[in-house]
Amino acid sequence: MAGYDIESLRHSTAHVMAHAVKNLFPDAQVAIGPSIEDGFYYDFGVSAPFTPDDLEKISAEMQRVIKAGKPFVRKEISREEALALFADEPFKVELIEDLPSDEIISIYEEGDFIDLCRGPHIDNAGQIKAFRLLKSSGAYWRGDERNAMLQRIYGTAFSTQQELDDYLKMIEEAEKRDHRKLGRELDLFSLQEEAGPGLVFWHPKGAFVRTVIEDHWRSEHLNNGYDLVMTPHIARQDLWRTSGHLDFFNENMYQPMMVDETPYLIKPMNCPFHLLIYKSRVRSYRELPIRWAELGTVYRYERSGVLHGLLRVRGFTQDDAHIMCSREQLDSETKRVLEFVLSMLRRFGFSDYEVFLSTRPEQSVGDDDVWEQATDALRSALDAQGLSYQVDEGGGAFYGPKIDVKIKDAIGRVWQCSTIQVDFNEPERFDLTYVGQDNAHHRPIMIHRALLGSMERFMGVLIEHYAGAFPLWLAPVQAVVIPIADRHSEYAGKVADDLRASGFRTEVDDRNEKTGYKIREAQLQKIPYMLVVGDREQEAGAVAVRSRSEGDLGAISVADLIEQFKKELTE
RNA sequence: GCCCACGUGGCGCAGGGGUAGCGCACCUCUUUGGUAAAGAGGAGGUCAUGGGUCCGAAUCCCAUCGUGGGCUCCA
Repeated sequence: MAGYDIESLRHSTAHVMAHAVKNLFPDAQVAIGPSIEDGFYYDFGVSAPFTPDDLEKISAEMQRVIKAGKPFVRKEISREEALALFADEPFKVELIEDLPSDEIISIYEEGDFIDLCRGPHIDNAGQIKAFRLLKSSGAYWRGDERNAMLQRIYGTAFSTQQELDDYLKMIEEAEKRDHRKLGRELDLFSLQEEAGPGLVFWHPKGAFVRTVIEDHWRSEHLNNGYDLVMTPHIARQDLWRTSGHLDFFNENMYQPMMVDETPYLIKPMNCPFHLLIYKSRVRSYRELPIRWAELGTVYRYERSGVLHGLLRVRGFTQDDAHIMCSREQLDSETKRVLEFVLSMLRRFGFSDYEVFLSTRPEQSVGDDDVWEQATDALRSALDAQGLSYQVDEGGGAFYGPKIDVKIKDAIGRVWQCSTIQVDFNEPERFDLTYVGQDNAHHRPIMIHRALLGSMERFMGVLIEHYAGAFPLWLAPVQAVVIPIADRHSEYAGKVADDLRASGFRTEVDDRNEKTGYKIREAQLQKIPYMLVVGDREQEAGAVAVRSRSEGDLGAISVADLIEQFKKELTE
C-alpha cells in the first residue's frame, strides 16, 4: 500500500501537469490546481486556449517529468520571499496577498517547478503510475464571471492502470444511459431547434410514461390530504409586482405581452396563483392546513449555456404544492411533507440522494424567532427520518429556510429535485389571513414544496436511473406478442386483446421478420416481456415468456401470465 | 452570458475547393422462420442558416442559430 492518499496523488499530478505546461508554454501563468471528486484540474492564464493536440503534447511532457521522478520538496518561506519568488505570477501574488497574516506560507518544489501550495504531496513524481488528461475548458478566475477567463485542464489519476481503465470504462458505460441518447433511441422525447432551445416535445411513449407518473402523483396526493387546483399560464404584470417576483426573479422571466394595453407575464412560478385562490374568500383556522397541489407548467429564462437535455430547460412542469398553515402546525406539516418526499422517491427506486438544509442568508425578511422555529422544524423533520444531511449556512431563500434533496444522474452529477421551502414573505405580500379561534386575523405560514421537482428533470434522471429499462408499471409498452409465422398472427392478436382487457399495454409484432429479429428489437426497446407464440403455444392456449432481464422463462397460460403481471405490479 | 469543440439523408458516421458516400432504419419483393439482426431490389440528403473569398465551396473566411463539455448562474 502506498503511503499517500488518492487526493495527494491527484494533486501532485496536477503539479506535474502545470510543470509540463510551463515547459511547453513558458508564458503560461499558473493559477490554482486542486484535486476534485474524480480527478484534478489546473487553471492557467494563457494567450490562446489549449487544443486537443496541446493536451497530447502536455501529456507526453508529463511522462517525461514523471520519468525524471524528482521529489516533491516542501519549504516554508516568508510572505516577502513568496511575493518575490512569484513576482511573475500575478495569480499567485493575488493568492499570497489574500492569505491571513498568520498563515504559514509553504511551497513545493518538484524539479525546477515551484508552486505555492499547502500540500500534502506524494514523495516524488515517479510515483504517478496512471493518469489521463480528459478535457480543457474555460473557467473564470476565482469562479467570478467578472474576472478574466482562464483555461482549465481536467485530468484524473489513479494508483494503478487497472483502476484508471476501470474508471474510463465506467464513464463510457454511463454515457450509454445518458437520457438524451435513450430519449431518442426509445422515442420518448425530443427538443426541436425549430421550436427553440430548452422546450421539450414528449413523443407518445414518453408522454405515456409521464402520464403514468402523473396519475400516480395525483392519487398519492389525494391520499395524503391534498386538494388539486389548476391555474392559468399568464397573469397581469402587477400580480408579479405584488408577489415580489418582478424584483427578485426578473432575470428569469420573459418579457411581457400586451393584452388590451395591459402587460401580462407568463408564469415562472405557481405560488401567486395559489395565493389568489386562498384570498378568494375569508379563511378560518378550521380549514388549516390547506394543501393545494398542481402540476403547474412554468417558463423561465435560462442562460443559453446552462441548458441540458431534460435536466435544465426553459419550460417545465413543476409538481408543485403550497401548504398554508399556522405557526403551530409548521412542525407537523414539515414532517409530513418530508415523509411524502421520501415515499415518493422510494416508489421510483431512489435511495441514493444528497440532502441539504439551507439556513438564513444575510439578506432576508422575517423575525428571528420565526426563522428559528422554521429551521428547527425542518431540522427535526430530517432527524425524525434519520436522514444525514449537510447544512448550507446562509443558503436559504430570503423568505425562509429550506430542505433540498438532490439525485444523481448517470455520471454522478447531482440534480436538485425535491425541495421544501418555508415562506414568511409571500403571505405577507398578499396579506393572507385566517380568522383564529380568538376571532382575530392571523397570518398563515406557507410551505412551497415539490416532490419530484419538475416532470422534465425527474424523468431525465429517472431514464438514467433505470437506463431506459422502466419497471413494469412505468413501461410504455409492457409486453409484445411475437408470432413465429403468419399463421400465428390471429392467435397473437387474441393474446394481446386478453392482456389489454386486463389493462396491460401490449403490442403485437407481426411484421414479416424472423423471431430472433423481433426479440432483438424488443430487447433494444427495453420492453419488459416478450411473448412468443407458435404452434405449441397456440395449441395449449399459452405463451412462451421471455423476460427482458432474465431471458426465456418457458411457456405459461395467458390467465396465469395475467396473474403474474398483476402480482408484479403490486411489488 | 463566457471559453473551446462540433453541426453531412430519421439515427450513427466517412469525405474535405471541381457539383456527396457507408452502415442501420425506411419502402418493395422473395422467404413463414422458434428466443439479440434471412436474402434481393429501391427510395431518400446539396452537406444548420445567411453572407463572403474563388472560374468553382459541403470543403476556406465571417456572422447567426443549434448541440456538446466546462465556467458562471440556478429565489
